[in-house]
Amino acid sequence: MSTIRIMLVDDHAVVRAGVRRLLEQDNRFLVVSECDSGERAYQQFGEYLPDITVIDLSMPGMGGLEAISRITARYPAAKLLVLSMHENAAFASQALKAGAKGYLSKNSLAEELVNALDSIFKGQTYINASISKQIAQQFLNATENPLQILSAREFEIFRLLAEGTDSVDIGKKLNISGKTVANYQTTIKQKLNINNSVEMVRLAIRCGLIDS
Amino acid sequence: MSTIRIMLVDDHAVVRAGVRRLLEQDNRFLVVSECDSGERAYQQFGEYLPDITVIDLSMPGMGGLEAISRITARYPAAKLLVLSMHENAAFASQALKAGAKGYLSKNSLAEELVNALDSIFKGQTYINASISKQIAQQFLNATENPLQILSAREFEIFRLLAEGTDSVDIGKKLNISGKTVANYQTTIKQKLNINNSVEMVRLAIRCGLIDS
DNA sequence: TTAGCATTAGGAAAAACTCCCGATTATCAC
DNA sequence: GTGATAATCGGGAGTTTTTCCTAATGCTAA
Repeated sequence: MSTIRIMLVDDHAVVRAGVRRLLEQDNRFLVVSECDSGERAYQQFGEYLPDITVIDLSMPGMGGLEAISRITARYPAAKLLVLSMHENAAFASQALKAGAKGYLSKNSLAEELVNALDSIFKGQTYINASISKQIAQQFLNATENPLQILSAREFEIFRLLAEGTDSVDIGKKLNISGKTVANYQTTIKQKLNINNSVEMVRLAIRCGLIDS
Repeated sequence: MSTIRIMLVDDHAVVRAGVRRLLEQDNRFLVVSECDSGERAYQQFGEYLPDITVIDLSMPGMGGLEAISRITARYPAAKLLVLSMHENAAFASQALKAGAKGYLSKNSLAEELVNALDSIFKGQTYINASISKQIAQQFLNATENPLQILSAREFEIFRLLAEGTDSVDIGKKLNISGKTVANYQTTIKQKLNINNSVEMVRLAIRCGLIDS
C-alpha cells in the first residue's frame, strides 16, 4: 500500500493541525508540508511535489484561487482539494474552474475528508454532496450564475465587498493597494451590470455568498 | 342608513379610479374628494371632513406617513385607512404609529376593502390578516424591529436608500434637498448602528422592506 | 508572435458621505 | 405657558469613495 503524500495550505494553524490530526488516524496519509499562504504553497509545491494538496480559499495575499490557478498552470497533474468554510456552489465552481480536483466544506465529517482524498488520488473529482446538488441545479438553471463572468480576483473582491469590508481593508487583506480594490469595484459593477452597492448585496445574497 | 363619506389620497389616478369603482358598487359609500399628494390631503381634509380617508403611503413630497401624522394631529377623530402596496408589518406599524386606523394591502379583495371601511367607520381598527399576524409576532419577538427607532421621515428615506435610490433622486421624490437626504442617511446609520450600505441592505431585507 | 485579458496602481475629478451648525416647528413635561 | 427635546430641513467644509483614464506587467490562446 503506497503512502499518499499531502501538503496542507491554510492560514489558520488550528485548521492545519486539525486536518493533520485527522489524517494521522489513517496511516496511508503522510503530511509532508504545511504552509499558510498561497505564495508559499506555490513555492513549496515544487519542492515537495505532494500527491494531494489540501488548500483553503480565503487566505491573505494571493488567496486560494490564485494559488490553485498557478499551481495547476505549472503542474497540470497537480491534485488539489479545496477545504473551505463556504458551503456554496459559487465558491466551488470558481475553485474547480481554477483547476481544483475537489471541494469539501470544513464542516464535513472526518470520513468524508478521507473519501475525498481517496477519490482524488485515484484521479477522480470529489465534491460535497450538498454542493454538487447546487452546481447541478445551477447548470440546469437557465438563469446561470452571473458571477461566472468574474475572474478569480474579481470574485474574491466582490465577496469581501458584499461582506461590508471597505476597499482599504480589502487591500490590506489581499496585500494590494486600496486604490486597486476601488478600481476593481468599478469593473465588477460594470461586468455585473450593477449601479449601486444595494444591487451588489442583493446579488451576493441571491447567489448565497452572504446571508441576509 | 347613513352614507359614509370618503376621501381618496393616492398619487396614481388609476388607483383612485379603481377604489372609486369598487366603492360605487355599494351605495353606502360616497367619494367626496380625491387628491394626489399628502399636502393636498391635509388641506382638503379640513374642507370636506370625510368620514374615512383612504390613503397611500408612498407619495412624492410629504408622503403618506407625514400626512397621516398631521391630519390626526389636527383632527384626532379622523379615520384613516392606509391602502399600501407593501404587505409588510414594518410599514403597517409605522402607519398605525402615525395615527392610521387601518392598514390594507392593495392586493386585498374588494370585500376586504368594504369590511375595513365598515369596521373603521364603527370606530374599530382594521388590519390585513397576514399583516396583523406579522405584527403580533413582532410584539412577541424579543428582538424587536430595530426600525422602530426611526422617525417617519427617516423610515421613508431608509426604505428608498435600501431600494438603491441615490440621495439626489430621493430628494427629488420627496421634494427636499439631496443634501438633506445625505444628512438623514448619516443619522439613520447612526441610529441603526450601521457602518456601511451593506448592513443597511441586509437589515432592510431581514425586515422585509425589500427582497433579495 | 500578436492580440487580449488579468492584475496591479497612480492621477485627477466627480460624487458621496460626514460632521458641524443653525433655523423652524411640534411635542411633552412641569 | 415655558423650557426641553425631537423632527425636519439644509448650508459649509472637509473627508472618503468612486469613477475614468492611463499604463506596466505577465499569461494565454490563436
